[in-house]
Amino acid sequence: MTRKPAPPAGAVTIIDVAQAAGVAKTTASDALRGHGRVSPATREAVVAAAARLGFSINRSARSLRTATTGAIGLYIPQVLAHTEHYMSFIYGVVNEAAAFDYDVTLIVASGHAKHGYAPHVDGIVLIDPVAEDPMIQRLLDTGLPIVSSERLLGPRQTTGVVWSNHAHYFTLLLEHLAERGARHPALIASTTHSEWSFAVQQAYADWCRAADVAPHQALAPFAAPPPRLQEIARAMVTDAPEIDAFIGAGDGVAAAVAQALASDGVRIGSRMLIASGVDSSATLAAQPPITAINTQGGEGGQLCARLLFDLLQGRAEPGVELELPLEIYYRASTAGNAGHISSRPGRKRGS
Amino acid sequence: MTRKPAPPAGAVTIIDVAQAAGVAKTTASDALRGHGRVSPATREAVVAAAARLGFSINRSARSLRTATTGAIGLYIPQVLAHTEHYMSFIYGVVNEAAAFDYDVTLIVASGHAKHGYAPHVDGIVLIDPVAEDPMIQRLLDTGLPIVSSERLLGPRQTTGVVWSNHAHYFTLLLEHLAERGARHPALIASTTHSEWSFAVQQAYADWCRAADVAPHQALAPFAAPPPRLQEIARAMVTDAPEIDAFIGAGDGVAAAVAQALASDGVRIGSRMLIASGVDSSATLAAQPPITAINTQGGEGGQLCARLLFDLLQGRAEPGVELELPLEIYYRASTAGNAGHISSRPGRKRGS
DNA sequence: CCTAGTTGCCGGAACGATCCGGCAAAACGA
DNA sequence: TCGTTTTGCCGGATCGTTCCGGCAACTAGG
Repeated sequence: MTRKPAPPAGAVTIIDVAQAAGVAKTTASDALRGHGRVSPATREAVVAAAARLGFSINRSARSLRTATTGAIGLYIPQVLAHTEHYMSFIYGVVNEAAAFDYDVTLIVASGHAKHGYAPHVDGIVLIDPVAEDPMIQRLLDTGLPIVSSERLLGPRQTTGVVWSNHAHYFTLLLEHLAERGARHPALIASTTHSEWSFAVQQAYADWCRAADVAPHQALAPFAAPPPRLQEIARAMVTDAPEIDAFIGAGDGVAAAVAQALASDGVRIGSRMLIASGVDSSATLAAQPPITAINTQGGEGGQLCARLLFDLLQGRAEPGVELELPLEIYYRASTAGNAGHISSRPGRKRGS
Repeated sequence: MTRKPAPPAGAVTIIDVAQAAGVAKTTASDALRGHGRVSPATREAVVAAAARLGFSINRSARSLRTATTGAIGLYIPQVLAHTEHYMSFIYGVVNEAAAFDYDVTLIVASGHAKHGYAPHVDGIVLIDPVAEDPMIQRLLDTGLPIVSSERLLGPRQTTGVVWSNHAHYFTLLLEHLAERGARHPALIASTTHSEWSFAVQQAYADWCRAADVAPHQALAPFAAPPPRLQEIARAMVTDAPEIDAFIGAGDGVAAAVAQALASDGVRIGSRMLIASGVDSSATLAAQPPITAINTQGGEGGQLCARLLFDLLQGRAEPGVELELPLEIYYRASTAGNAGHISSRPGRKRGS
């Protein structure tokens, strides 16, 4: 005992536990993690001793020996961060990881710019990955198992995918608008190169062609400031006065547009229908409340984490894809001329 | 070499580097971390060899030897999570940690319910801690260095504190409202037992007493759904028709209230002034845009992380407190009858 | 030239958990 | 009863890094 880097108060090791239980350290280890052959009586004694001494395992030592880290990484492009969907997603991931006794380490693009960067994790969850993002390329280069929420566009693939059929739900939304009297629905989509963004635009284009109406589409950056979005919407209705409905794809778009048009004297919900591709408190706060797709952030995060652990622990094969079903909340912003919809009616599930 | 848990392809150790550079492992270690006595020529050779071999350190081994983890924890009560302030805060923490080559591990209340819970980190950042939160008590019990954004109320203290003078900025906001013609400003505050919440209510009470006006205050849970907030606001104006201004303390409160009153025909910005204690995209999206305090989430997170590293590395003493200055964005929602304020004027800094 | 101090580098012992292989004792089969 | 297997437990090596102590070689002072 020449030196101790830090003589920590609560430094009870597995050897202490073993001694307290009157067994060897190997037996204590086996008993605690249920690995070797240990009699029930001995196991019980070890567990009791561990509890009594307040033993908590030294993860660094375990990591070193087992060549694992006990953590998974979570990468969130900064541009996406300011929306409720992603906050919920994060909670889904962290809660699920906690159930597996894993930590979650946040990975951001900044710093770590070195070429051979590899985060100190066993696997990674990606949120809505954009193929061009250099950080994502770097993460793929690590060779770690990676699960992404939405597919990664381009030649390279992630180990696992959790995806939703956004085209389907947008089509449902468009049909709903048509049913409520909208003849010329417009779309404000996002410029991001993600599967979600493309699926939305494709669904809109397909629907317009099938319905034989001229598309009115504008693009805005995902995190565009509300005034910019409002400017775009106003320009669109000036340019094409026949527009009688808006779908805002990204978070906050529909709410911002609704506010602008309402303050211009347009009657939202009758003369002009509004729907959002992403639900959030903004769609609920709007007057009237805005019909929206619930993108199930928390469930998505949980599912991604679960899939990653399945991959790490051999319960799933690389290449697996899971579908996450969504919901549409129909609200007064798409009531139409026909009738009235209460503030938050029973949900109608898509698919 | 009996077995390797995982025979990883890129497993280049510091011994490989040392051999490549023709020195002993000790010298290689010293050279890379600049610790011992190494001649410049040798250091250079080692660094070159490390780069050539693509050496990246095994953090588990380092952690084991040095009794550190290379990570800090970040605790965010789930109820707070759905606001932009906290997302920015997270980025601030993670970016700053990356600059110190530290990881950030998210800590959530779920799971880990065991008594002797201790996260695998060197220190912890708390966001707006609530004294009653049992998780916070548990974290305090770990004995790890803890920095909190806003003071922790109650007998126990954190190792370091980053705080803002919210009372000051709310007073400025109230004075601004008065200046613009408001005689009976109402406050919708938050029920959370945080320093921020109390400071806000205290500042309002003090100002009302000094100005000799009757206070009109309501409380709502921090994450109250917008319809509930709107209901509260409508009840307040029905009850006290003299109210001519609202301050919504929490994120989204002011925007929700503004929407409700506007749709009731109240002219926001002249007949009724609106201000928010927290800036977000919702205050910008509102028509008219809403005057708000910028709570500097990103800067707060960065400052907390920096202070934590200062404490960890002995550059700061326990008990230190840092003040984070805020800003007020004056917007059209508080233009008043007198004149007109453009959508986003030059900022006016408080104190 | 001799001693004391400095510089540059190295061997080896930790850190705490895991797990391979071994070895008694107990259980089993005939 | 005597081999053979199974059970229960253990010693010791190992993961990759850090850092203490030591040891030559060199420098400086007198």
